[in-house]
Amino acid sequence: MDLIRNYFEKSFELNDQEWEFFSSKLIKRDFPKKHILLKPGQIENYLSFIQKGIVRFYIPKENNDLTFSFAFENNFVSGYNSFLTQTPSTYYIETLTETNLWQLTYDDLQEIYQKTKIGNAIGRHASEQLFLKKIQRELSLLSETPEQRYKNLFSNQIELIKHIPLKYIASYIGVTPQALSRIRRRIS
Amino acid sequence: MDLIRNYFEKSFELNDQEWEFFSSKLIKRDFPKKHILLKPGQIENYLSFIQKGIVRFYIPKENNDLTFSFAFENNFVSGYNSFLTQTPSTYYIETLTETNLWQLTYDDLQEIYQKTKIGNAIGRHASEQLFLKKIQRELSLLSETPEQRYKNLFSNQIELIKHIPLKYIASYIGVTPQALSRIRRRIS
DNA sequence: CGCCGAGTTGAACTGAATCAAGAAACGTGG
DNA sequence: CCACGTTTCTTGATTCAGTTCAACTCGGCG
Repeated sequence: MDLIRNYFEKSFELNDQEWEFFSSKLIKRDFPKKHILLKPGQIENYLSFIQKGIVRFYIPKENNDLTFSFAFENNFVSGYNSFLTQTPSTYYIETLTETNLWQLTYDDLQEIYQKTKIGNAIGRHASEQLFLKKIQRELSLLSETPEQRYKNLFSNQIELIKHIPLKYIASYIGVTPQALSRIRRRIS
Repeated sequence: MDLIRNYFEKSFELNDQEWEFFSSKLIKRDFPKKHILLKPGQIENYLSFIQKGIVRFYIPKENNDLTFSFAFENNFVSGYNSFLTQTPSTYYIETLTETNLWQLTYDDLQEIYQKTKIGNAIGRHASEQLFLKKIQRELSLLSETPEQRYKNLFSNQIELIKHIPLKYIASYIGVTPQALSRIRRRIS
């Protein structure tokens, strides 16, 4: 659980009292491989910190579904738009490996917002970070080649990427599995 | 200025008092065509509502610069990440036509957050909307062809698109100007 | 009037999509 | 723990959309 505190303390001053209150709301839950955390139509009730594991975000499609994002260890995962607006999700979130989460419910988060000073700062920070990530992603999709995107993903997440089936990575990068197989061959 | 109130009232209940306070902070400013609103390195000081006009967001590149976004009438425009974090922007914002803006400074917005109930709701709402737009954009770049993206842009903004030089649209869609010229020919 | 940037068009090239088949890895039930 | 069937990955051949380089047209502006 110190992981989470460390994570926050990169961005905030967090005193023991605030941390006590915050962490008292966190519930640890473990999920097996291929477990669906969120389905289209469901309303996301959790903001979760990934202690261990990998999850993917996807939208089902006829042939191959569209994997548009991953989340790794030491990061937050949530159907964030559904969570924020408390409206039905439009996509799936699924574990790819055994996954250990620390979960915070929507109601508990609202309470944290109201009862602590740091709450709102944390919430705003989370939104900002997500937004920044999406801008990065937009620029990557517009200006980089699939090969460059693969290399970047690879150099950022060397170990973790090994556990992700190639076809999901291909989709995330924006090419077919065949194309990624060839990219892989020519850069190795 | 009623435009702005209407815009908000699609999402919120806004009483006269709140509106008075909010609108007292808005300053109208007019800009000519090709005016640079924000440069890399500058810190964005404004959140602006576009009464009339079109602006583009871009990053300069060797040959052709990378136009990654537009904003149209009746919408907000801002170097939003720079604005939120009060750190230097990484991109340009430029007017493409004569543009009339209602501007709100960072400090005034902070005051609105503190002094009105509705302030935080508006701020959160803005973040959420931006985030949702970026997810849409991500899915569009991953799953649609340039031709489909062009058609969508075209059907959403028929009139406005006429005023945007083809080469900027091409960049936004993710192809060269030559390719967009051919796409245009084959669908008309 | 002449220049310059923007758009169009052509030709050759390239990287990815598609279709198809085979190899490897994985999971499940006996 | 092996055997089988399914899924995932690889490889090949073909097709296609977009890139690149280049030349030409058009319209606006000094």
